[in-house]
Formats: sequence, structure tokens, C-alpha cells
Amino acid sequence: MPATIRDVARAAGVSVATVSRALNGATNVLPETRQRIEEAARTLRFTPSGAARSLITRRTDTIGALLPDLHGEYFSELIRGIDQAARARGLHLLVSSSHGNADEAAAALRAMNGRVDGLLVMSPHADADFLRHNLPGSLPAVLLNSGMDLEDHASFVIDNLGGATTMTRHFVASGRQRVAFITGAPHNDEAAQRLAGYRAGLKPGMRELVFEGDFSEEAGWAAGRRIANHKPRPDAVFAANDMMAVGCMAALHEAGLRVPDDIAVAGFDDIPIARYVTPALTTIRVPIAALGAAALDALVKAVEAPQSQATHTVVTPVELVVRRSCGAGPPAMPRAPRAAAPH
Amino acid sequence: MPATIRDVARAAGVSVATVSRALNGATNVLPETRQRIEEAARTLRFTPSGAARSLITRRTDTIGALLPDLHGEYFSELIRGIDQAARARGLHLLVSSSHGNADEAAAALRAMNGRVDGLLVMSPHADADFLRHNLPGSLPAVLLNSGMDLEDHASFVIDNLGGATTMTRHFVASGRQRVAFITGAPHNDEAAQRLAGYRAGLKPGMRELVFEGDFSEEAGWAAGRRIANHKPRPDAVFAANDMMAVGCMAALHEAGLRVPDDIAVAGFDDIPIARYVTPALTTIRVPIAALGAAALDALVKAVEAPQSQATHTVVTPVELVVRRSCGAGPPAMPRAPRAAAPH
DNA sequence: AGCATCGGTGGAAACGATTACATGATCCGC
DNA sequence: GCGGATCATGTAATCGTTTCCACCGATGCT
Repeated sequence: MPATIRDVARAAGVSVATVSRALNGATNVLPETRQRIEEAARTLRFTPSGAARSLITRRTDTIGALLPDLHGEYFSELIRGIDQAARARGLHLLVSSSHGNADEAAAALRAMNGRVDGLLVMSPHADADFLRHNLPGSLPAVLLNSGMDLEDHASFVIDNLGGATTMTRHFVASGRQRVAFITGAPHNDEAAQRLAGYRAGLKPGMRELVFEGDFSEEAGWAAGRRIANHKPRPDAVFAANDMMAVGCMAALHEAGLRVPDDIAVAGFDDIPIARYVTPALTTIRVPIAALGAAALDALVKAVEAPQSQATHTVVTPVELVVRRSCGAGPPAMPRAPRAAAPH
Repeated sequence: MPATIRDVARAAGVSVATVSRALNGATNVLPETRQRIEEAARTLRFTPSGAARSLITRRTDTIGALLPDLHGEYFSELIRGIDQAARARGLHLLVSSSHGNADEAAAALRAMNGRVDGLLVMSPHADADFLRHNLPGSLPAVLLNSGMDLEDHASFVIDNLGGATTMTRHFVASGRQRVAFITGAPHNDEAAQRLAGYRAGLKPGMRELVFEGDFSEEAGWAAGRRIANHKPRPDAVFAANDMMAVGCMAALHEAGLRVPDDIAVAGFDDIPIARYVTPALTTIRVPIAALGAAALDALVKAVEAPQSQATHTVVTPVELVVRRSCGAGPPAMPRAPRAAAPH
């Protein structure tokens, strides 16, 4: 049983009110009294109960993150960005992930009530209706990468459309004639945007060549096989994400094709692996961590000024990264400076 | 302002006690009454306050994770494993990371009091003394990858020593004569264990060749340059982690050496990148997610039976993964089945 | 000298839930 | 027909904090 504020009060010979004031930095406490209290707190190893404190304070100094999955580098980067921004503000992070269905997600959402000051939501189930029915009370929330405009919440998305358009135009501009596309998961909003971007980037008169995928490496490999056998053979492949591009390159390689000489390959996301595969992968860099941090910043604003909920959608720009897999780029393996980290 | 249990009671025309009983599945509530209460709760969108509930219940259904950093695949895997095990038990996860110094870590620890039922601690600052002084009350805690045996807490570690020994022996067994080692970060316990394993794996009479590193890719690259110029040139390099191995391979490549023909390279951890670099990296597979899950399981046990704190240290075994970078392994890029995940 | 002020402190009411105990009503068996 | 068991429900204490208010001695101003 941990020591309570009452124990400290008794030990220091004062009332609990005074202890609370002394420990929370109120000015109107006699220096001598404060010192006695601090010493009592130290020897009793008193730590205020977060639950009790946030019950009366109505602040938890915690924000909740509802994520679809923790698999892969995309989400680890996202969490890292969110955590970093949260820590800078002295906030904690309560994460909840992998909700197979809407009911599970709803349960997770409800369980957060009274434990968080705001919610960062990134879930395939989180449409407008879902939030309207399941968001407890008036918890501020910010949406991530859910393509819809919601009236009540700010929303942060990646410029999937613009990025895919840029990539496709890059292929076209460097003389590729038959640019194929491997789609992302069906019913996925980001996948749809990237496909639309691909279409927008083709030159008028160019034929679109769409192969189905689902964001997984296997799907990329399967699509790569089909592409290798397709007549006339495409001279460029744009995969809706990097993992599929990696799988596709393997299949093309197995089919005896040379990348980029016979066929160029590009992905989307710029996951760390992208620069290490051979040849290094041309891709669209997505500032994932920055996106998470920006979303958290917006959420904190919403928490601090509940009425002035800015409900606009912020589109984060992306950047073309040209590497060997599309024929250009530096010849050697680039060693971009990265923060030193154990492991 | 969210609805409270009192609002529900008023709406249903019963007392708060009855509402609590009805909503928590007690049997002794008239079906008709229960129905009225459930409907009232639904229309008012009542969600019990976690803070209030855990104040009286003394359970938070949350476990806290104190991590050193969220950078890199190592920690994302760890969190994934922990989260998965936690979710299976209906527990939430409160994460806190990147504590530059012991004071910050202590503050983070204190802030967890009253918000979590137990603590998963992985921190360079978390030695026995630190925990004794900063662990609030009698919070159960489990340590991760901190090399020391603590009396009061269970501890989970990777078999760094055994893994490094195995790898070194593999080099020796396949006929390598001069095996070099690139060390991890100084003052890091895991780094020390891996170095010790390297030494233990050398054949009696073999000369040890130790190059300094710090787990970062840059350090691996720098060590690779020194190794390429070293006379007589080593015919194998064992880096204390995969990132350094990757950097080292780049440097060897730039120096005109062929891996694995001129010199073999191996790493430690088996991060996802390892199988995608060219040549694919021989390494020691560490079941990171499983480690996190096991630690969480142990913590849950400690939470449920506070007195029977099993204080033993569990050493998780590791596994040698042979790929092209040391001369063996399958010729084509392997596509191990991996769970399909967006991005 | 008297009265308002001020600064330190204590008492007690919140916050929103759970739960031990009290209270009636109903029902059963003798 | 009456005492006691049973059952649904209400009353109130409780968890550990913060904070409003009252109190009281000392001080300053006129």
C-alpha cells in the first residue's frame, strides 16, 4: 500500500490541504513548513495517485491513440512521432491497437474515457457515424489518414494523390512508355488515392495498366510475376507501397529481368528498407513521424481550447526520392546520416 | 461534460447503486429494471470514468512500459509483442520513452503511480538502486534486457552471450581464420555480453580483432573502412548488431571487397532489413516480440499474486540465421511469409 | 488605538464510481 | 397466520486528491 497524502500530512504535522499546496508549488506556504512536508514526502516515498488527481482535476495529462495495427515500420514511425511530441509537452501516451471490428474499436474507445484528455484516431472503422456514436462525452479527437472530412474534428492526411501523380509523371518524363501500377488493399482510402494519382499522372493517350495488390510483399511478388509475363511488357512499375515494390523486384529478378535497365520500379512511403534493397528503391517519402507529431499538436490545441475546434483537414506534402531502381540516383549505397540508436 | 452514473440513475428512476450493479453484470437486478437502465445509459451515451472507477477498485487494467527510445525496429517489435499480449488480457498500455537521464526516468515512473497496475521497465538507468528509490509503493515490475539480477523483480533477457558464441563458432567452423568483431555502445550491458560471446567462440590460439562501434550504422561503416585496411585483412566480421553490419558491408563494398567471397559479414538481431540487403545478412534472430509478450505475461502474474513474486531471470534463447553474407544460404532473395499489413 | 488586510493554515466539500449494509416487500413452511 | 429467509433496491461510506472557504494572528494605515 503506497503512502497517501494523509500519511504525509500526519508525519509533517499539518493538514492535507497544506501538503497539497506545498507539493504543487503554491506560493503561500511557509518555507519552513514546506521543507518539513517535502522531507516527510521523501521519506515516505509519497507519490500522488494519478487516478485521484485526475478525478478532481479533470486532466489526465494523457492522450490516447487508437491505431489499427502495430505491424511494420509505418506505425512504429508514427508512434515515435506522436510520442516525441507528447513528451515535449509532458503528456503520456495510452495506446490501443488492432481492433478487428468496429465493436472492438468502440470498446477500446469507451475504455479510454476518464483516462485521456484527447484522442488520436487512426482506424479503418472510424467513420463519421462511428465517432458520433462512440466518442465518449465531448472528448476532443483528431483523425489520421482517414480520408473523410468530418465536421467535428480536425483531420490529418498524407498527400497520396499528389505523391502518386508526381511519381507517375517522373516515369513519364524520363521516357517510360508503359507504366504499370500495383494497387493497395481494396476499400482502403489511401490505396484509392494513390491509384487516382497514378491515373492523373499518365500522359493523355497512355494506356493504364493496373495490377491488383493489397500492400503486402507477397501481393507485390505475385503482381511482379504477372507483369513480367505481360505482353507488351511494361517498362516501369509503380507499386502503391514500398513492401510491394520490394516483392515485385524479387519477382522481376527471378524472371530474369534487370532493374532498372529492363524495367523501372518505384514504391511509396520510403520505409527504411527502401534505401537498402538492391537496387535502392525510388519512392515517395512520407514524413510519418512528422505527421504524427503535427496531429498531436493539433489535438493538444483542441484540448486546451475545446470550443475553437479547428475542423479543417491538413494535407501533409510528400517528396519524390529518386534512387537506382528507376535508373537514376547515386551509384553507391547512400549512407544518409541517421540518429544513432541502440540496435 | 460526459454523463455520469448519477444522470443515468435519474433517467432510469433508480439509485446509482442499482445502475452500477446492472451495468457491471450483477445478477440480482430485475430484468425489467436492467433494461430500463441499459436504455438510459445508451441514450445518454454514458461511459464510466476510468479514473473514478480505478480509484475505488484499485485496478486500472493498464500496464506501463518504460522504454529508452522508440527508434528503430527493435523497439517497434518489442512494443508490438507487449501490446499483443496486453490486448489478449484486456489490458491497456501506457508508454513512456526516451528519458535522457535518471531524473527524467524517475519522474516518468512517479507519474505512472495510480494509473497502472504494473510496470515493464527497460531503461539504461534502471538499476537496482534506481528502482528501490523510485518505484512508487509496491508496484509490481518486470525488467527487460537489463543485465542484472534483482532481488525484488523478475527479469527477462536475451541470450546475448550464447548467440554471439554461436555466431563466432559458425565462422570458425566454416573455416574463417581471422574473425573481427565490431563492438556495441560502451557501457551497454548487451554490448558487453556480445563481446564476451565473441571471445568465447574463438578457437584457442585465435587472435581477437576488436573494432569499436556504438550500434549505429555510421559506426559500422567506419569500422568497415578500418577493417578493409587492416593487415592482415580479416576474412570475417561479426558486428554486434545488424545496423552496424549493414554499414560495414557498405564500407567493404566501397573498398572493393566482395562479400562473402573476400570477407564474410554477420550481424545480430535479425531486423527485417537483414533479409533484404544484398547480400542477405547472416545474423542471430532475436524473438523480440515474443520477449515482450513473455515479460508482460510474467508481469500480469505478479500483479495477480503480489506476494509470489518470482524473481528469477529468464534467458530467452536466440537462433542462428544463415544467409548469403557469410557464404552459405539460398541464392535467391527469400520471401518468408509475413503477415499482410497495410504499408 | 481601531479597523481593514493579508498570509498561512485547517476543515470540508467536491470528483464519479463501487460496495457493505440497511430496508422493505414477498414468499415459504410450519 | 406468523417468523424468517430471500430478493431487489436504496443509503452512505469510501478511494486520494484538489480547492473553496473560514479562521486567526500579525501587520499597516489613519
